[in-house]
Amino acid sequence: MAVAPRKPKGSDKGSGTAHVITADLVAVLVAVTDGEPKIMTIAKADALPSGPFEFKHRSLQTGLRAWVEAQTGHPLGYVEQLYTFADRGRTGDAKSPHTISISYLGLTREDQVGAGFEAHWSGWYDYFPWEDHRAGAPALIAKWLTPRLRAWAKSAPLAGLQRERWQRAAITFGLDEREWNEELVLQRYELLYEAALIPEAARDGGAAATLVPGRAMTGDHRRILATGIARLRAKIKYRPVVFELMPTEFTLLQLQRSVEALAGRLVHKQNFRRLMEQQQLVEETGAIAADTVGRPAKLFRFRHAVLAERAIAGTKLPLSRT
Amino acid sequence: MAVAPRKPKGSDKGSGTAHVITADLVAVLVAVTDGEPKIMTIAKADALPSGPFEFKHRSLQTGLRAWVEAQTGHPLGYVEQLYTFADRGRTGDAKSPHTISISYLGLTREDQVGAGFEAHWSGWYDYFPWEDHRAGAPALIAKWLTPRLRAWAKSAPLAGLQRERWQRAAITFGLDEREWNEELVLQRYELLYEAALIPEAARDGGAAATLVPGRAMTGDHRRILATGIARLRAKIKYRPVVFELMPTEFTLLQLQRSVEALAGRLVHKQNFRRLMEQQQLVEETGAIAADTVGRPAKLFRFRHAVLAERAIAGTKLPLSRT
DNA sequence: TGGCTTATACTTAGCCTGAGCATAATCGAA
DNA sequence: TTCGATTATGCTCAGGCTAAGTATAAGCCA
Repeated sequence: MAVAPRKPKGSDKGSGTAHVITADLVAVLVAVTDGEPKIMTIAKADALPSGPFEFKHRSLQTGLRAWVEAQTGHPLGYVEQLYTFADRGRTGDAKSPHTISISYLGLTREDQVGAGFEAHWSGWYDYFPWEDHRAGAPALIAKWLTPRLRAWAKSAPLAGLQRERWQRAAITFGLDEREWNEELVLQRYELLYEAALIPEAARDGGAAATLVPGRAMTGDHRRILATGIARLRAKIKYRPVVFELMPTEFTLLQLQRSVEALAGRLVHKQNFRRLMEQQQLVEETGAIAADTVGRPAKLFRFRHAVLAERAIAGTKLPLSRT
Repeated sequence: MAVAPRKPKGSDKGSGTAHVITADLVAVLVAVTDGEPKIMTIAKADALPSGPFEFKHRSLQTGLRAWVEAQTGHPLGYVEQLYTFADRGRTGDAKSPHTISISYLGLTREDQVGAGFEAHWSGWYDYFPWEDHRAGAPALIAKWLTPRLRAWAKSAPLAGLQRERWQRAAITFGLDEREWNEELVLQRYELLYEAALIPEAARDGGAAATLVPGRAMTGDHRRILATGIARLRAKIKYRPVVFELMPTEFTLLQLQRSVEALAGRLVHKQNFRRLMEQQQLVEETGAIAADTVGRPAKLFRFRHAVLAERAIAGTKLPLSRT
């Protein structure tokens, strides 16, 4: 069965029809204000900005920018592609069976949403209350999630599967003395979906979901949001992207608070400053922050030069230099 | 201008038509044999396995698996999504202006390609000869690329732009005393495209490209391959994915050679072993490799348990444990 | 002035990493 | 049989980075 290079020439079992589909562009647009991570939402905070990829759009990003600006009045700055989703049965209403969602992560500063737009900045922990560990592990994990996850694990038919399920839960949620890993946002969401502990699972025809703290969204938007948060939490560790979320001038504490807001956990203050300085990511502006509580802090700005100077790449292999 | 949550209800400037498109699924299927990285190709090594996403496919991955098996007879093992491309003018022939390509990276072991399939395993450095630095920087970089990149930089209209271009070239290709960064595969490819040094640029209507060492591919397949190589080079550093490419039992040197093949650079032998052992990624099988040249080596196997034990995530921030 | 808050400097121990030295096995040719 | 080539494997050492903690400075306000 020799097959033509790219397109099946009407041959093959694939029907000769064009197999056309529609593509939705979805944006996870993030900002941090006063140490709280926010995402841009529409439809009464039930959905992410999104719209179909249309003929007039020159590229996917162009289309995305157009939709976000049309729906929120907010221009899009830094943008990167997240993931392309297409599973049927994960979109809530039985829409066109072949719509794929191409999602993007965008970073900006929070601006007031212009009048006439149905858009809001919503705190991202409203949708993922179990993800905020800045004040320690949230109580709802021990009180609410753990027993239900244990029940879910126990409900598996085989002992092996039971153990497997519990291990997965323990790893993703940091149970049984394990460490919390803030990057596993998507895995946690997917686990809750599988365990039918969130409304999306019930909606998609699974068992009835117990009502869980944390707001749901239209379609698979909360899954996309989880993907975005996970990506951002991973990325702040090896790329200077936080600065996209900061005003031009900021104190080191403000910067730290932003990182903590995204990571969902606290950072060692002194070491954080040392890191910023020795990596030369920031430089003093010479000015001093006013209206502060304690000792006034120096103001810093991002050293854009680093982007040109370095082509940073983490190495975890003993690569030889010779 | 209030906008409806997800779909513009026929309102808005977007036309009321359905904006249907077609989606191609493209696979970068990698194997390593005898220390050489290979990719599965079809069409006389000119294209990657690919085919349209069809109604009958339950998900994108399902569709991809179906196409790869149909075209190459090779089953797909480990798979992860790479990127979704849609730029017009980058696909060679002016195909349907709205085809998007959803690309995946797959890892397997090289099997003989079944008879009757137009599929081959091709060395990936045939397509990217400048990427193999295992025997030092390839001569073609100094002799061939550097002068042309310098010329390209010089050809910019403004002095500032000239400097910018050269800096980009120097960073991506490790010129001017800079270190070679093996992860910048895509950036290098895109730079060569922009500088019109590869056939794809000429084909897409740019200036006539000087013939460059390195084989081109159909459409934007070489770009997709570059994306795959880059992803894999990054990933082997923080996830134990190399093992997907290894036979069940292997010596540490074989493992090292595979890593080097992918990374395109050499690794410090003793440190590599130390890393493998202290991370407990492998365990001895008890057997000893036969038919070797020097002192016989112990055989190892991958410790699958690590996948369950750890939820590894690199940390480059001073996250507090308290 | 003392207490509160935040900023900033410095120290220390442990771990990881790059790099190199030394020794062990095995084979084949001199 | 010995030497040389080749690969395997063990070990050391210095430098750098990291987590964590101590100490001090500089404001505000009661």
